[in-house]
Formats: sequence, C-alpha cells, structure tokens
Amino acid sequence: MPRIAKYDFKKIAKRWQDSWEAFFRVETNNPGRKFYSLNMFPYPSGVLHVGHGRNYIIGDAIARFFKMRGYNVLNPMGFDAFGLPAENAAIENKTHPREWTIANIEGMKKQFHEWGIIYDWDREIRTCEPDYYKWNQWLFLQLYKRDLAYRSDALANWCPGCETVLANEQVIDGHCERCDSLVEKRKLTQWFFKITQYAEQLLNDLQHLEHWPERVKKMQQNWIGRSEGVEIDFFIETPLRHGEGNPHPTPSPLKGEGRGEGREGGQGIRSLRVFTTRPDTIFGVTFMALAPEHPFVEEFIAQEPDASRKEEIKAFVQKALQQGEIARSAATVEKESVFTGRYAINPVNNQKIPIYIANYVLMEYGTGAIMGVPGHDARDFEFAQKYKLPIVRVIENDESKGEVGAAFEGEGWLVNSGEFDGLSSREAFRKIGEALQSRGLGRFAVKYRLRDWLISRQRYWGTPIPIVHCEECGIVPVPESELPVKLPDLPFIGKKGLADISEFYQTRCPQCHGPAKRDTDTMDTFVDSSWYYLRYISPNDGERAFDSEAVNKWLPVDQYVGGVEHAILHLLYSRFFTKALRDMGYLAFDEPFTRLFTQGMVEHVSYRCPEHNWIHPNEVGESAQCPHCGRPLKIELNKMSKSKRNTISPQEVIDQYGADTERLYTLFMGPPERDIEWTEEGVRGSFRFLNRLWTLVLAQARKISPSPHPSPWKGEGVNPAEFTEREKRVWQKLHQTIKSVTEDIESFHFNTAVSAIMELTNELIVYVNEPPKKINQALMKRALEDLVLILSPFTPFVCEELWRRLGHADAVLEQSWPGYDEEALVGTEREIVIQVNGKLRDRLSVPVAISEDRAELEKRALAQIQSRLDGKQIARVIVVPGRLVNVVVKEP
RNA sequence: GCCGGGGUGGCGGAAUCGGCAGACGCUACGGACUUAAAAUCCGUUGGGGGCCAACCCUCCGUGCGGGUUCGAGUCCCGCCCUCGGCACCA
Repeated sequence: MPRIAKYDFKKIAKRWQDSWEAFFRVETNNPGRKFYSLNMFPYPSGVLHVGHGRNYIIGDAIARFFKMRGYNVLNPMGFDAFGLPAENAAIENKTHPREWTIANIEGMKKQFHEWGIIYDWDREIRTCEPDYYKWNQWLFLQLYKRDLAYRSDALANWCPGCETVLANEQVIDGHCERCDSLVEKRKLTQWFFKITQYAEQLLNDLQHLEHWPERVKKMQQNWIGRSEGVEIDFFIETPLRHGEGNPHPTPSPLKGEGRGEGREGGQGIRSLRVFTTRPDTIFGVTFMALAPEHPFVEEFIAQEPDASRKEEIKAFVQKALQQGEIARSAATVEKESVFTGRYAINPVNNQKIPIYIANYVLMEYGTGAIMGVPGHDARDFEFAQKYKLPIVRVIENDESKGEVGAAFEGEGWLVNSGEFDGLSSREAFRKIGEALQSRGLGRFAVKYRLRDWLISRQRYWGTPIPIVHCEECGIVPVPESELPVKLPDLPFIGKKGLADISEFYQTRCPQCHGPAKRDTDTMDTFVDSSWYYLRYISPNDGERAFDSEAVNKWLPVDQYVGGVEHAILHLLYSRFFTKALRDMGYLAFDEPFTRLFTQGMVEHVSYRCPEHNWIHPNEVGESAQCPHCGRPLKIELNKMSKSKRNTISPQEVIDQYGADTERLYTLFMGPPERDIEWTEEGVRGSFRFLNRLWTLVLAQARKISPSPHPSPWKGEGVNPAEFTEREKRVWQKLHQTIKSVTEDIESFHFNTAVSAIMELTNELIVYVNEPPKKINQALMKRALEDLVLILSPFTPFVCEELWRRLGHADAVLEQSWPGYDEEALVGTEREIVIQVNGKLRDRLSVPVAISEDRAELEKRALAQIQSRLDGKQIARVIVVPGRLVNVVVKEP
C-alpha cells in the first residue's frame, strides 16, 4: 500500500486561503434569508495575539455555519482607528498617528487572512478616515438639533496622564481605565450627549434582550441605577441677626403653602430640597446634610454672623472640595462634617433639625442634599454616632425589635410617626408621599445613577467637534454642507491638541462670517463605535451616514460577538444611539443587537523576576529561573497581554502547527464564555487530532469513487436497511454526532461540538481497523463527507482539502449543512441500567421495542440479578422506560 | 455590603426535564516500532480495599453541613471559598 502523504498544513493553507472571499460578498439590496454576523471591531493597536483570535475565530465559525445552512451571511470587519495609543506611539516613534494606525491595520488584515477568517473587505470601515468621521459630525449635529447634545460646565473627570477628560464610564475606582492615573475633578465646559433622557428605555428594554448574557444586562441595570423615591422640601429657619433674641417664629409647614426650593425676594433661602427612597422614615430625621458643592453653602457662609464659625465652615468646605468628589465617594473615607448653625423644619412634625455640610453627600446625585435618618440608614447612623446626634427608631419588625447597635434598613411598620403609626413601610411610602405632595412640599420622583455622556476629549487623534464659537453669534453648528471638518493634515506635532493649531481653529462664523474659533476638542472614540454597525450596510455612501431602507432590512445584528469589557460602555452607548436615531425617524428598530455573546479572555503563564520584572515564557527554562540573574521566578496565570509579556503570537502557532490547529484548539480549550488557560500541550493535542483525521480520510479516499454528495436529510447512496449490526452502530454514531454538533454550534458550545467530532473520528478509526476489515464503502464515504463538512466551520483549510480529496470539485461553502435522520439516532439495541437501592449493579441490553415495556424490563432485570437478591425482600421496583430499572430491597 | 457567575480526577473540562459521575482532550506511567531519539500506535490513569495478576467484586467520592427522593453533581435550607460588576447613589 502506498504511503499516505504527510499533513502539509502550509501547502493546504496556501491553496485555499484566497478561495473563500467570494462566498461572503453580499448584495445588501436583497437580503433574502439574512444573517448579520458581527464581531466587535478592533482598535488597531499592533499585532494580535492568540487571545484576540478567540473573538474572530468564533465569529468566523458562526458565519461559515450559517452560510452552509443557507443564509445570506453578512460578516464585515473594520477598525476603530481613532484613539490615544496612536498618538502616544506617534510621539515615541516621531511619526504621524495615521502612519502608525495604517501600518497596524495592514498587519492585522494579514493576520485575519492567515487565520482563514473571511470578511467582506469591500465593506471595511476605518473610523479615522474623513469619509467615516464626517458622519460622526453629522450625527453630532442631529443630536444637537434635538437638544440631545449640549454644552455645559460641569465637574468633569480629568485624567492627568492622558491630559484629557473622561466619561464616567471610563473611570474605574477613581482611576483612568487606560493609564490608571488618579482621576481629578475639574470644572470645565464640555460637550455632553443626553443619554439620561433614555435612561428609562435603556433600562426597560433590557428585558426584551432575551439572548444577551444575564450578567451584561445586570451590569447595565446597575449602571443605570434607577431608584424611586420622594423629593421633599424642608423649610429653613431664618438666621439670627445680631442683637436679636429669638428667631422669628417659623411658618408652620403643615398649614402653610409650600413654595418649593429656592429663594424668595430679599428674604434669602427658604427651603431645602432632598431626595429620599425612604419617605416612610421621615419621622426619624435628626439632621440634614449638604454636599460641599451645594449652592446654598456659599449663602450660609455669607449669612453667618459669627466670624470664627464662618472661618470654620469655609475651611471645611475648602478641604472637602480639594479632596474631590471621586475620593470622597469611596465608602472607606471617614465621614466628616461641619455644622452650619442653621436649622430646617421637618414638614411632618415641625421638629427643628440641624443642617450640616458633610463630605459623604454627593452633589452629583439626587439634589445634593439629604435628610439624615440614623435609625434606618447605615451611613447616617455612622454619622450620628460620630457627631452624637439622636437616633430615632421609626420602623420596626419582628427581627428589629430590641436591636439598637446598628441602623435597621429593612421594611416593617411605622412607630413614633404620629398619624402614620402602624402602617407598613410600603403604605407609608405612598401615604407620606401623597400627604407631602398635597401640601406642595414634596413629589414622587425617580432618580438615576446614570449621568450624561461627556464626549469632549482634549486630544488630536479623533473626530473634530463640528462647532464654531463666534463672539457675535455664540455657539454655531457647522452647516452639514461644510462637513467634514477635517483634522489638520500637518506633520504630527507631538503632545498637542487642536487648541495649539491656529490653522485649524481660526475660521469664519457660518452665520455672520465674522472671525470665529472652531471648537478644538475631539469626540470620545466611543462615538465612532456607537453606530459603525449601521455603516457596514452602505460603507461607501457619500450622501448619508447610512441607508435607512437597507439598514432596516439587515438589522438588528443577528449575532454580535465580543469581549465582556464592553458590557457597559460600548453596548450602552450603541443602544442609546439606536433609540435616538429611531426617534429621529432613521431607524425602525429598538435594539441594535439581537443576540450577544461575550467570549472569555485567554490566559497564559507569566513569569516575574523581582528584579527584571516580567519575563517572556520562551526565555524561561525548566527551572523557572530568571535568564538575567538566575533568581527564582514567580509563576502566575494572567490574561495575555503585552505588559505581562506572556502573549503567544499566532504566527508562531501557525508556522509550527497551522491555522487550523490554532482555531481548533481555541474552540476546544473550554467553554467559550469562560476565561481559560492557553497551553502548548493543548495545542499539540489538537494538532494530533487533525493528523489522525488526515490519515483516516486519505486512507479511505483512494478506495472511494467520486460522486456528488447527496442532499441532506436523505439517505441517498447508502442503504441502512442492508446494514450489518456493526454498520448500523456507525450510522447511528454519525447521525448522533451531526445532531449534537448542530445543536452545540447553535448554542455556542464549541468545546463539546469538537469533542463529539473527535468521538466520531475515533469510532471511524476503530471501525476501519477492526479485524474483519470489511468496510461498507458507501457508508464510509458518507460518514467521511459529513464529518468533514461539520468540522469545516472550525478548521476550514484541512476540511476544504479533504473534501476535494474525497472527489468533489465544488467548495465546502457551497454545500448544505448535513442533516440527520431521527430514525438513525435510535439504533436497534438499548442498554438499560439495573440498580439496587439506587446503586448501579448491572446492565441489560434489550431491543429498542422492549426498552419501553415496563413489565418486560422489570422481568428481565429481576431475572438477571436474581443471584444478587438472595434472601432480600423486594419492596418496590422502579422502571424508567428506556433508561433503568431500580430494585428497592429491604435488608434482612 | 448588594447583585451575578463559578467550585467536579494530576490539569482544561463533560454530564443539570433528578436516573451509568468523570465524555473529549492534556499530563503521567507502561508497552510496541527504532541502533537511538522524535513522531506514531496500543494499554493504564478519581481514591481505598478484596494476597499477586487478569477478570471481577466492594466501599468512598462532584466546596462544607443538613433535607427531600427508590435514586441528588443536578432540587430545597443554611454556610464557606473564588471570580466579575456595582458600591457613602440617599
């Protein structure tokens, strides 16, 4: 017998690499049975490692699978090409960010090609090109027209490392998500998108996203942070004047008309508005507290007659402001405060309540002022203890009685609450709210944690904001006909923004044509990625951002695949854009992504030397010593990253084992949603499998005469009625495998799909080598063909080659996905488990017909294990048809 | 603190409408082939015991403690650990 040619993955890759693209070119005009498969587009930061590959390999497998199932698959790719790293790299290499970006894009496209990942490159998007960012500007203007984009001075998150402001979403534990610098609050005039206008919808519509991971929805829900409560106005006592004895009698709020928060005439501040989610605890209020930034603070200071107290308050406020809101908002910070010398009146019982300024009260949330209820709020309790304020219990339940060491934050019934005594917390919430509302002293309100999206960035490499500042006309939007406002194409000038380039900002006012200044900020790059999935439908359209008609046919995206790190930022912004564009009439759907899959990270061992820091695994020998100083290295498991020096280059793997091996291992290594460790041994295992497959198919291929592959769901070419028992088992295994692989791919269980394919391969190898060596050629041909087809989304190169060697002239992607025959799944015999008292004791093989016959199964099972039952009394026999017989015996 | 994942052999992980725990792969060990090694192939591989070996038998075993059930990795109650998100948000 002639030798089988070696599995030459390099030759095979070269042969088929360029042959597939045509299958993923789509006509967008006529979607037919469409499937929009989308991977989150990458930031072109350099070379991709095998961990990045996971995202794209999953996406490619899905696209190929749906293609074979007869869908018109749209699978585009592009580059999120604006952003800070390009600027930093450009400064380092003394080039222009564009050069660095383009070079990386070219490199990454080569990598996709090597991986056998197919996109419709005619639809490629690069967000740094004017023909893309022009539409960012257009979108900005649309939002501006509808008051969804506005300019405001606010305390913004300033990152000193990146020298720019950041959105709330980009601040992690008070640090910059990019460079980890401690973020400061600075008062700056900045552009915002009014995402809060959609807070309610963004929250509510989460429930319709059935095919999103639960945790992503939960994260968004937390982030939006809705709370229902009541806003309450507390009258403030007029301050004492010098020489006066008693303060003026306060107006009785229960009788008087509320006037809401604010000042009145020359009388100064009259009332203070707070927000609470627990109006039922209002009788327990023993202090009020303002945020140091609260507008009343200044006035209180001004009105303070006592000079030393005035200084005390001033000093405290200054210190708190310096500490900054971010630092102060950490739960670990000690509660500090100063008494203002002023009192408020509790509208429900006329009690006089001292007003404090406290560091733990945030201006950003609610009204910037709180009512302090130490009996029922842990923070207020801590505060009251420190400042020796009274703690009043106004809610009780069976558990809380007698307990006084802490705030009771649960629900119960009211006590010490006047006419509301005895009501449940819930009833009291409503009744107290209503009582306040009827007197004009309060109103039901809903607050969100979500803040508006700050989009201004003080950087060069981004989309210029299309606004002109004119001394005469004020803020003037650039007319749509003048878009794009292009980035000045100067040799890159280092760490400078547009504010340093007079050629850019000097302009004329579009309205009065007088001299004016362009806005010198650029947009957050998350603007770019909030709508790119719309642009893929008509990527070269010079007339509009996207073609609504076609977009409404192709979207929502059927399957979106990407990293969970975008659970909040990108995915929330995209949902916001979709809803805003829908309301403008451009889109006819509510949510951009029907199904979302978030793949886990790939981890790899990393070595750390106390002196030389991270050492690449390739430099580390068996002994795990530092190659520079010989010291023992600390071994850790970390996410693959350049900074930890533990990345694996796909090129290494492809050179040594081929792209199919990398793809197979990536999909097989573990459940795709979970983080998983990359190991060299695992890669070799996948390589071994492909070699075994190669040998099996080639050894048989020469015996098999070429003929067209039958259409699915039919047994053409094979005749199961004439199969031997052995052949029937092979046939059954084949159909079981097709079924489970199909279902596993649909549910993203690639690891078990691969293992099912391995089992089938093993079974076929056993069948081929079994002693009689009489192989049913028709069966074998069919089995190998189907095997190759169901493996092809995972390892397209080797499968294409094997498919051709099985005698086919047409491509794998032109084939239909194999179907399975329900009848073939069953087989002829079934194994029934025999248990005694629930423990496995024996097995019984019965014909399928009998496996459903309770009486017969019981009879046979008891006969088979009779010897075991000596002297024991049978109490009961449980029969599960098709599965088992459990004999319950009483021990003598 | 709150919310959500997850805890199964030496390792990654299978099996959750309650019904054979450990599929598939890796590692390790033994054997075949080879002058030798690599590769490949065959076998063993959760732990303990039944004198050795084969076969077989048996007990224990899915984070911990209870419970429901003929039967629990799977369901219920109470904990522990771990990863992720949110967190002085009133």
